Amino acid sequence: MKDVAQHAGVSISTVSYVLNDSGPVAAERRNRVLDAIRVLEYSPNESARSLKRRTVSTIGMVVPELTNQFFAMVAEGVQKAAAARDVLVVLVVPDATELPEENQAKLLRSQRVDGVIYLSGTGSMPRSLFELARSGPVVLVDEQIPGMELPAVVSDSRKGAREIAAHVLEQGHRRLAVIGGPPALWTAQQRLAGYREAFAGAGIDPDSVPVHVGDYRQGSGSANAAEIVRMPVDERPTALLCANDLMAIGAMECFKANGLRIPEDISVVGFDDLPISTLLTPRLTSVRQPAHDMGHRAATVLLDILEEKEDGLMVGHMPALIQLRDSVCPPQAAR
Amino acid sequence: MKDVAQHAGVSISTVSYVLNDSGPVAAERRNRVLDAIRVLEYSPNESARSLKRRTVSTIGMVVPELTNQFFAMVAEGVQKAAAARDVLVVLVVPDATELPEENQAKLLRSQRVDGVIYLSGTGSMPRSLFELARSGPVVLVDEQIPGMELPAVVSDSRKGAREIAAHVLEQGHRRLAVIGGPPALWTAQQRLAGYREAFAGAGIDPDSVPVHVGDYRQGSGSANAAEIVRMPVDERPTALLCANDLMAIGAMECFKANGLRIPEDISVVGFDDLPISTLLTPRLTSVRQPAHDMGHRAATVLLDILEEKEDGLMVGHMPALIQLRDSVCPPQAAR
DNA sequence: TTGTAAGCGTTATCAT
DNA sequence: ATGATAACGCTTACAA
Repeated sequence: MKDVAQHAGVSISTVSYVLNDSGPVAAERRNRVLDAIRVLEYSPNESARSLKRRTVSTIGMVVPELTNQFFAMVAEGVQKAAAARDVLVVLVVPDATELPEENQAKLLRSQRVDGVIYLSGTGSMPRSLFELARSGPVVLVDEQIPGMELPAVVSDSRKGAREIAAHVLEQGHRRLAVIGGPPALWTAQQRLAGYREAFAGAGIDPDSVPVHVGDYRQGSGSANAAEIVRMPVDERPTALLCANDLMAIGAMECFKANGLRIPEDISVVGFDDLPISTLLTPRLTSVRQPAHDMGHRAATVLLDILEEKEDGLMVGHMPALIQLRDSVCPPQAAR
Repeated sequence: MKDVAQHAGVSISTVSYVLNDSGPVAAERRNRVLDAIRVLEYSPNESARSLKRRTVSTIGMVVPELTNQFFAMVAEGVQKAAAARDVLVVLVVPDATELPEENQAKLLRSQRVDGVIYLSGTGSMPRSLFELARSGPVVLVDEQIPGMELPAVVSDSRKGAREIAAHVLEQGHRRLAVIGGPPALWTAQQRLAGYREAFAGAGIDPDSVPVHVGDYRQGSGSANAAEIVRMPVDERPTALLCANDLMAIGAMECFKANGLRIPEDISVVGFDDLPISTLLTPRLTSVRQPAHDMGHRAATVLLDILEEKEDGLMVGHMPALIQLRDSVCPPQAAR
């Protein structure tokens, strides 16, 4: 920067002024500076800037795993929104096999990131989230923690769940089962609540529908489906509601492996509408969450909070849209 | 830090010494400092550190898109390796609709990252890469640029391609076609070369096999497959080699939509072995690249270069393993 | 409109 | 073994 000033024959602060146009500077001198910058290929040292400004123009994004396309889509949305505002996104994938994620809080405290986008996804206890939120702004995606009022961007899971369940019921199914997500997760609760509303609306006692508890992973879909396969045909549900696509995929695999036809023998629906769900045979009926937009929105909210444009106490709602495909059909007469 | 020094009754430099154990300090005073740190929940300001040290303990990772699971897996590997060495990973997803990615070079020059992991993936001209490499260390993943000797971590695509083609030929196929990747990409060239070696080895003139040019995306798989579908049955290939899974998936969709059975009417193989490939019907025969390990390795190489443990002029090779599944069978007699 | 100078929180050199 | 103190590269009063 000193070099630039020298090269342009101005003082160092003038350079700073043109860089941030934070001060008045004569057009002619401004150009001289701009030239010098170009010639010297000068680029400000961001560490020094950060030190002075006390902010790093960087946010953290914690996701349970990137190979889950839902998270990948959210991540892309976050990165897009951040990039548009010249903010960097650092990827944090908490190592399950590791100690407290109090690490992330330290990350925040050490000023390496100004704030955090948090996708709890598969698990993670509010405990550590509390630590995190104490150290700086946090916005949640597709999650809400009852006790603490954290800004969040969520989709209307409950409504989506209600609608997809209603769709299944409309096909005439009466013997159902659900594979739910981790009971501690808000989304899992919402989806279950949505299903139950639909059951009640169709005159079915919600408590009469068995709920298998899953963990949102494919393996738990298969495992729970295996139990269903073992049931006598005339007790076996004719339709299975899975709280996410991954579990639905696991369940479908298990059913196929055991000779059950989908949807003839058992209809299956998921939730999330992962891109891969349309590649399955049959294509999975699911509920689409606008993952990319949710990420985009969350980043925007976080950045607004950081710029104090927002007070940070709201939750953004986005639609969750049912996608009709061919993994559902009316129940067939027993064979 | 001043507070910590005060609280511990020592000088500020003593605190620094214990923080980095960069100087001698009496056991008893060290403990006093450690205590103070705990009590005050002190965490060093990394911007100040970076300013002084002239490095930021952060690397950039540019990937074309995260929704491609191959990239997602690499990314996870990178992040793991970096985290193990207390290094942050910033995610860069070049916006295709945007100007030059000279931006990334600026990122490096502005000292917001110490180095970059680069996955060219779908495209990107060496031109800009050159800019990048001029500004700091860059390591490539699953790519090599002939002109410039950049460190890289690649898998043995050529061998993998040769083997999967050989497998197809062993089934008795003689009328083949391939859908290749972007001709400018090294991986695309390698895979094609591998196929051709196998053809030659089986007594087939490599030049007699039609090569459709794709772009590694699903859409180009379908589009090229559509051409194949239009051919008269007795000229139509009985097996199709796709240079990656995404295109294979596109092709399969197209074939199915047009009533061709896989593999009876046409065998299909891919490359990458994405997790989803095992969910397709039929399950796709493919070549697995150790994506996670490649990412891990690449990050390790980059960090070693940054610590000057490596001279940065080598390429790491990893195996590419063929995964036999059911999208291939011997050619059927014409119907 | 422009320049001078005082920090920002660390690290590291040099006396002590 | 410990403590002043001068950078590191930038921003921003404040003075000119």
